[in-house]
Amino acid sequence: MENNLENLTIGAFAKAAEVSVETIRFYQRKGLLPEPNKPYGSIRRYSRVNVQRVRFVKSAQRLGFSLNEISELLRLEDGIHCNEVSYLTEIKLKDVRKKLKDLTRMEAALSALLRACHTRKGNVSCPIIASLQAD
Amino acid sequence: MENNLENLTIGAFAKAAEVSVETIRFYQRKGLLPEPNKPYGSIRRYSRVNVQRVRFVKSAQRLGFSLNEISELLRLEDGIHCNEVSYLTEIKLKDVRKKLKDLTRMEAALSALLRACHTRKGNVSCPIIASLQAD
DNA sequence: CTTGACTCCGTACATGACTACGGAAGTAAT
DNA sequence: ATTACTTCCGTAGTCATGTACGGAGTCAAG
Repeated sequence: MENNLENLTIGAFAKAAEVSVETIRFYQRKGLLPEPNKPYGSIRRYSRVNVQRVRFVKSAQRLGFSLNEISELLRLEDGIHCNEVSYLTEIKLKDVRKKLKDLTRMEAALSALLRACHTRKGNVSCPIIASLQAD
Repeated sequence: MENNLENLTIGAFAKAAEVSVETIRFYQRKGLLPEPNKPYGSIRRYSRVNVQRVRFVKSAQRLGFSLNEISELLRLEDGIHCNEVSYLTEIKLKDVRKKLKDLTRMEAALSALLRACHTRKGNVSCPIIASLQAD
């Protein structure tokens, strides 16, 4: 067990996380990723465990979270005291549930459209705007 | 039935859609919104029906869609021929279903965190990164 | 028919999230 | 040791998505 956790160069790490080296460095500046110590006169080494952290960031972005919101979510992962956690979690949970509701409706609208498209051949349109209406 | 559909000034329209006038004009330039004709020597009037269109854009953005993707979704609403619709719809549907899956897992992680927080008082952390892993 | 608010339009500025660049220093294969 | 990649780090540029500004034209209340 000599070097098994902090063994990746930034290039290998970035490749494993499927982002560019520049993105890694950008996330470090933003505080989304820890920056490993630099051994004097050498280069930094990165731990595989943070690969998932980067992938999480990208996934959460696709769900409409900004980098600032994502860093709040990561604070939950990183574990802070319960009192702090509780309020933030409830906020995030509300947000997530609203997104879920909207997406569910969008899913229904799209699959209805697809069904319509398969049965009656011809012109169809999709009440997709309506799918996201009302609360 | 004199003026009941095309009766809003851009200011009133923007207010009804809860965005700024500039945003309306920006969306017109992007082709997300039609620009009503301008009566010679007068000002444009906007139809209430497009208020929902703007709200849809804002909702879809919160779900992680870019304006380009949203304009594709709006093409579905606007009704194009079935052959065109079908392929795009399947792509969007896949995308939406992936988002749904991820959000559902995030919801589970967050609500587990909240439960942990309420029962054991103390330090807790949340495997929220893990919630979005694997396909 | 003036006054204050609003519209029009073009252009410039701002913010978030990267992406590219360049020169010095580190590393790995031959 | 030389050569060819990488890393490091700071700074600058890019793209998407708005926001702000300014001057001329339009509207509507008094």
